[in-house]
Amino acid sequence: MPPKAKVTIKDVALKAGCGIATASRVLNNSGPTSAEVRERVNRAALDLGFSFSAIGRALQSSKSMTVGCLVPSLANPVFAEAVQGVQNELVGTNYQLLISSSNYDDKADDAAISTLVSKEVDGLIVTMVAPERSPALKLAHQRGIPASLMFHDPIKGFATSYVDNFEAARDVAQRFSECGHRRTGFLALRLATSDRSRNRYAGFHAECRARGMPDPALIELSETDANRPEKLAAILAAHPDLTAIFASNDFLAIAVQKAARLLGWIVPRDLSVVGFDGIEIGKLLDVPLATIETMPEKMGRQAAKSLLTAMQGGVLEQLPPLPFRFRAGATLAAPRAKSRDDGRVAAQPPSVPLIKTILKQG
Amino acid sequence: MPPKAKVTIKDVALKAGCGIATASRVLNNSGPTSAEVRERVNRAALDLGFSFSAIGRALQSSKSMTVGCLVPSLANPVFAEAVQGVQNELVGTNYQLLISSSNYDDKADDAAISTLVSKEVDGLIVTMVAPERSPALKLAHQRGIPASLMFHDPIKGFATSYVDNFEAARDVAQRFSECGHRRTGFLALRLATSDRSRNRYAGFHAECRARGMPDPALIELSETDANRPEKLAAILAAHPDLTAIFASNDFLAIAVQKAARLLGWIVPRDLSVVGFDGIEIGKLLDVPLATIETMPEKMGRQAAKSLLTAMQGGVLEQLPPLPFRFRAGATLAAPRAKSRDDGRVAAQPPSVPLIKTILKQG
DNA sequence: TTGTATGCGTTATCAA
DNA sequence: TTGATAACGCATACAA
Repeated sequence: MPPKAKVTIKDVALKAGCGIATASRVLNNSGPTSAEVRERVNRAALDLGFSFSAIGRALQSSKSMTVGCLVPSLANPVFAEAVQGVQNELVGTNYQLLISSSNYDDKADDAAISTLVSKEVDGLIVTMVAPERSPALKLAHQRGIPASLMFHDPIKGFATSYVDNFEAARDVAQRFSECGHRRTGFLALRLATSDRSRNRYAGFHAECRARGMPDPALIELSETDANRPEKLAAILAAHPDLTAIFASNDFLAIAVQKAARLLGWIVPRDLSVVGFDGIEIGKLLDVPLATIETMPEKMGRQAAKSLLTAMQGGVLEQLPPLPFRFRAGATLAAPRAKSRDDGRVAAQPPSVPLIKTILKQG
Repeated sequence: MPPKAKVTIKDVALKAGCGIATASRVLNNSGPTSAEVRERVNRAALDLGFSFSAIGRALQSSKSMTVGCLVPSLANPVFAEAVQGVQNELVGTNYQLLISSSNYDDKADDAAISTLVSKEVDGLIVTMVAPERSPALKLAHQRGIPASLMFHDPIKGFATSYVDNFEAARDVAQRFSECGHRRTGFLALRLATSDRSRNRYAGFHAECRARGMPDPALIELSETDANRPEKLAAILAAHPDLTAIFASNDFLAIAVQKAARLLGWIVPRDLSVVGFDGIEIGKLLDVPLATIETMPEKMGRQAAKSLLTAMQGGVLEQLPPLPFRFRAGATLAAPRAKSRDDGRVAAQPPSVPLIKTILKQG
């Protein structure tokens, strides 16, 4: 015989032969109870396989014990790790994670926040296209729902867990400069929907200027082209003067290496590349990737930690940004002394069909 | 002046000067309402910034409009993508995703399911260490909560979205055999907590036998060693007879390439490697990775799709496994004709300190 | 067409 | 020490 679909505290009280208030007191260890009724209630609960309904509780206590989390996409390992960090920090508390993703869509962001709010989350942890322009987020804030941001630069009213993208990018420019690079490029994916990329570009640009280098070439890649090394190769070929590329994430940086190979260029001899994020695989590559190491998991943890204190009535305080670290790699070296045109192609000439493809696409 | 922390339908009714039932009818388009009261209610709702409380609704309708999802870890991109697939399929429905992860822990798995059930999720999508041995999952099933599994082989009572790991692994063995490999190894991470790895090993082992090859060497790597190429190199060095390695995921396969490089071995000349999963980066490598391509996102989508029909009263039906596909790559080739001892090391002799390190650790 | 009253599962108040 | 009852926000049966 299958157990009842729903067994409530009422059933327990009935079976134990007591009032529901008593049953509640026993099961919650709240308030005085006699040993004998305790025995009966516990055994009834066990027999019936009772467990509290979080919904009933939420309604009565007006605490859902739920944290809402919004990220652009879990397909991006950086966000996935951050969410895992949040989750790791939430383990042991009684909070559950309600997740949403927007696929980098502004409207979807706002709708997602609204939904989370209507689910009465006790707190929010979000990364969105434009948190400062989200009516739903503002509403949540007015409603007194504590929120902490991930990956964004600090905004008043919210605590933010982030890495200083501007500074990190300046660091890269500095490394390039110290190696003797002058003409550089910045490669990114979704400049319009990622303040992270924009900040990296800004920092990179600023430091290039500060060092008297020419402004970096800004190269924005479409989502689909990111998976087409030939396309990227064509783009690189169109920028023959660049000696170093700063890619806004490690995946792009690896794609640049591939594209360079297609062109017969050797990294770092013919082109230096530095990535961002510091994914583990970068270390395992034939030519280990130079990159900025960040700590997405810690970022999630920190966001969750601040939020937890805020939800317990504490104040949401802004912590300093998480550290980043330049990871040295074999993809960064001094540019060739002479003009790049001579000798480079000779190293490993690209096949004729490839060149045709490039010309057709470029 | 900040808006009320909570504005309920009662507030709306009051402001609109009508009963709450009427307000409910207007806001839900359920039941007859006069144009005039509709106007008043809508305007009141707008003014007050009213939105329904999902909790009140859930309590009344006994539908939480929430799907519980449990995976071992979001730090594994395969699971993260699958969850994103679930999410993608849920967009447009009114279901929200309640997420949990267990970090590959049996007990945590069970606890997580219990929590999700007490949150009264309307359905479950899970990947766990041992679904067939989870009391909480069984209880959920008895309670009539539809559940669909991801990544596991089918279990009675649940619909499963999966790829046939056994068959895929047989495919790899076949490729090895056709290339002329005989002594092979299977490299995996968490054999005890991953039926996926176990199934891959089983299929690989079975096909090796069927083809008269020696049984593959089973190499299990600890979590930490996976990030230590020197350690892996030492292990490989201890298996000098192997000519091909089947790694249970692409990350490990790439680590094998790194380890081989440390030993001065050239892939695929001295060692062939095939991975599993088919991550995008594999294509971009200097030596593109041969691997089994799978579709985690589709897996999540399929799991969500079945669950949705089940939650709408349909029956949870078992679909055939998702397809896999062998992706050719430059890491697989015929083994060297002669005994591997001669010539191999000469190609690129490992440094003396490295050899010392290996001997120390090995 | 509208409003009142009830119940969903829980906790808290208060009287017994 | 116990139990009846109100309240949480909502939808609905039913009465008006």
